[in-house]
Amino acid sequence: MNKPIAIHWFRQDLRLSDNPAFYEASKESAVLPVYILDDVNSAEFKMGGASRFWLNHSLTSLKNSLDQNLSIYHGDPLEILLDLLGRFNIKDVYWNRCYEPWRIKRDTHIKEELIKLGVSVHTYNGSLLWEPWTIKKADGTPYKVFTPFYRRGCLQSKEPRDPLPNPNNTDLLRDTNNSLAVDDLSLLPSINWDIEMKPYWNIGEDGAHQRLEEFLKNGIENYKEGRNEPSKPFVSRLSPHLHFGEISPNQAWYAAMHKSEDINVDTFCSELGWREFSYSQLYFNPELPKKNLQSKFDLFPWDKDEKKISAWQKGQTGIPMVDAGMRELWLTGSMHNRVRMVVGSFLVKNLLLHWHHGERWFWDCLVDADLASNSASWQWIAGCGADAAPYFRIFNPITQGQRFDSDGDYIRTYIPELKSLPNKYLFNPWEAPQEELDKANIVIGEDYPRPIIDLKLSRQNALDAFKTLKKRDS
DNA sequence: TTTTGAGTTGTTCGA
DNA sequence: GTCGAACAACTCAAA
Repeated sequence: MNKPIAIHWFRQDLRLSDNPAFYEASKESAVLPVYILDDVNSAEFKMGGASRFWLNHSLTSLKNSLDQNLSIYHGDPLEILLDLLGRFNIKDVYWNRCYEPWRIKRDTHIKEELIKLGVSVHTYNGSLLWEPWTIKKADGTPYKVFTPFYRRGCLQSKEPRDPLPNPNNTDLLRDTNNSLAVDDLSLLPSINWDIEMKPYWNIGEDGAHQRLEEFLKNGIENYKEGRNEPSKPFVSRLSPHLHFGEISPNQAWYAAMHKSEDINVDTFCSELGWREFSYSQLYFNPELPKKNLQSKFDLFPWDKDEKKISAWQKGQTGIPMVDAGMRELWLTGSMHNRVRMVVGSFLVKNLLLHWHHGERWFWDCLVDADLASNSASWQWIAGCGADAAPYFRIFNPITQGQRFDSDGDYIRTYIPELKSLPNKYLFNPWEAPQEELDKANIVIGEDYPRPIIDLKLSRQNALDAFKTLKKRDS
């Protein structure tokens, strides 16, 4: 056997810059970069369709950055790593830590097994500003409210790591025998819906940095207010890049901080703080994706109407603001944050369907599907999570549209059949006078659905149901 | 231990 | 049209 080799196991850190584990591994004489698609241990949190599409392109990009020196596998990571140990003279294995419960369990086991075999395992923080176990209250328990978590917990503890440069003089190796090609992972869908999704994104490390640059140039100056308007370019759209680790939160954090110091930058950084808060919730509550954080919600009388679920998923509820959001999701793999709240509130509080239906659909459709953020956010909107919206906070999709999409651009983009309708009726077409519908060439119930539910009535039903809940609990 | 102030994102109603 | 109160209490965090 030849000289010692270090493995860098790429996971949710598909980048070269500010990659602590890869940076350290590269100080060794030679590095074997590895990616393993693990559908074995992920169980019910197997990566969804939109995420796989993203991963396909992100891996391709990473592999190019590594001059094709990325060895790719599909299967159980422990078996694959053990096989590599048998074929290469490996003394060290490096990775950046992941925080989903199933990954913590898996990685802990792998680390133990590798150490038994005399391999040194080196792990780093590559994807969070503050790791969950470092942010706790004075009494040692985790925070349950965002503001103190962020202000006291995060901002008053150690500053996040300054971003690291790319490693230089890297001597890279490849497994020429057993490595798969990216295509062999079959990550792209058999029906080619991804072709329509692709133009919305610039996937990979370079694309992530271009997105950040563009946001810092044209978005962040208006972030605090503008981020609420779904047709405007004032959100960062960094979430999928962050999820796959094409860019680190540290890079985004410091790039924003260095640009200026104002309320918009503070607001953006606190959104990164929400990402941290979600990870904290998941870390300290491993059941977060399944179990109501507030158990009194276990008794809630959810509806189970499959037709309603399906109408919501397809963007056929007859409520334009909701349908526009659901169609944006289906078409682009993402949805503006403001609209996520609107469709979430509608699912849970108007349709009275369990938040799991929303969580599962988002998991499959979002390119930024992230176990921590997705679970925590659904619990938040449903009212059963930490620091959650009070039950009477029920979004009115008409009002939300009028406030945040006042020119109707967002709705017209995703619901073209309504595009000739004047703004006055764009958010509530079923209330438009016949004359206006005729002029816009729309027949409600044919060209666009009649609302599947009465907003006023369903709101009242939800309020009543939540009141029952309170009584039962006390 | 007790107390106090506060808690991402809303809507409706009535003055 | 604007504005404050009601919606309901509860839990959290820290002094």
